[in-house]
Amino acid sequence: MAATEISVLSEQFTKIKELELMPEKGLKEEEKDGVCREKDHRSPSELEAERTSGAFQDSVLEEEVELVLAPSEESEKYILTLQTVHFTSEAVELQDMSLLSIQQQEGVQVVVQQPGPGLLWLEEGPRQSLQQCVAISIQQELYSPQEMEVLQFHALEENVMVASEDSKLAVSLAETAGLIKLEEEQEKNQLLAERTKEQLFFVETMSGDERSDEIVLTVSNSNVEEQEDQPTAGQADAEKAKSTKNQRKTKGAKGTFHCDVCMFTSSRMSSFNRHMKTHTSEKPHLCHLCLKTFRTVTLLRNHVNTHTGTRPYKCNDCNMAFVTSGELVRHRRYKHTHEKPFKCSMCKYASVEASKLKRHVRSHTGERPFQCCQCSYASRDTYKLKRHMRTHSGEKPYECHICHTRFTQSGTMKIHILQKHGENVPKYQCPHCATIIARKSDLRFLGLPFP
DNA sequence: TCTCGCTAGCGCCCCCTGCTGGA
DNA sequence: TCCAGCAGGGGGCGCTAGCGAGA
Repeated sequence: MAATEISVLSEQFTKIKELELMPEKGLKEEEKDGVCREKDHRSPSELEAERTSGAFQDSVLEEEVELVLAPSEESEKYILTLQTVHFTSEAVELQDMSLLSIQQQEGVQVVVQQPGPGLLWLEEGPRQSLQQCVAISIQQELYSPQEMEVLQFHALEENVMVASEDSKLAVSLAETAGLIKLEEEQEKNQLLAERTKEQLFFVETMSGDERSDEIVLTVSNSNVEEQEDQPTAGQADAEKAKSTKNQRKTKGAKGTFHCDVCMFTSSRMSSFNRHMKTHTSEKPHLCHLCLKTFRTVTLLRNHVNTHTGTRPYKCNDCNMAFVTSGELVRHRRYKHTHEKPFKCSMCKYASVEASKLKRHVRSHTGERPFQCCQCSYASRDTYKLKRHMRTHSGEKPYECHICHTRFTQSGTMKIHILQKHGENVPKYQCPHCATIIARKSDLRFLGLPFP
């Protein structure tokens, strides 16, 4: 469900048509080792450096935070006080669009009564030294995704225009009329007048799905750096790790670094230092689409790609594409090379994945590690247990689209559709009487042997 | 120092199948 | 006999974490 929400969020609230904003900005596609890769002009390190560099912050401050979204050769990076957030189901009620206060704790948290994705717009007011924010909560069921995109985009445009009158923030968006009225500026100030802490939000443009010509704005918060200055639980751990690093590591005679926390060894200091970070909760790289944090830029980039739908690794043998190279390799093994490196020692079974072999081996050993908390049933894998739990909850997630009968399993529903409604191509046919059946085992009902 | 490629692992969902029991 | 419930085995993909090696 969370993944679905994220998907909706990214699809409907964080994408802005690239052609409208950055027609000249595209992705270079490289082909190497039989793998197509799309690459941004800037490296992730450059992005990260730009995001966190003091020079960048200084320039923003000195130039009074100019927001420019129009296509421009200079506008490789757009600076915009925009942040997309998750709405949780508490407190402040929003009716379509309203103003709300922000609880600033490790990023931006917004609370609304009605769960669902929304768009929070944070405006940096240099003269007022306060934040102005506008939350847009559009009921998805009332609008199509396209309509919602237009709604939010127009609302954003109008908000930015209003804001720029007061705070000299210039935003140029598409020439379309706003559709949603804002609440009065006065109310906005009343709600947020007590907020005096200045914050900067950096927006990075990231290319979304190339087929849809979209970009995604990823917002960075200067508070990230501020937070680093203030010891948090994770920071404390990191500091502890740093302070105890010399105690934890021991260098062997052959220049090998040994981790005293685990069995890890490495001949390289850099690898060792990187490893030591795994013993802390330090995750300095924040995804501003879901507020999840990561240890490395690479992990963050991969994660953001899951929001944006960016899949740089394309299969040459089909039209599938993936976020990581590992996914592509695995896909190729499943679909094209049929390489199955993981072989069962007790039978001829072989698998593409180690986890599948592990699951398979349980059918030999009888191991059932996943115990139902409500009965004696135990499963060999997690999903089976989850499926089993439906027998306790009565959940029937699958609905026949014809008669609306609900089923606990998709397979049961498909058989129902075939047997009751005759849809889909029948799978089995009696070789003698040509009777159509849904399952091979149903042959026995015809008095015929089945394999 | 950073990034890429790779592996490992967990989770989710699906399909196909077989057995069972109630209508 | 029909049909839905339920479980077993397995395929395929989504995503994160960690590490070696090279730029």
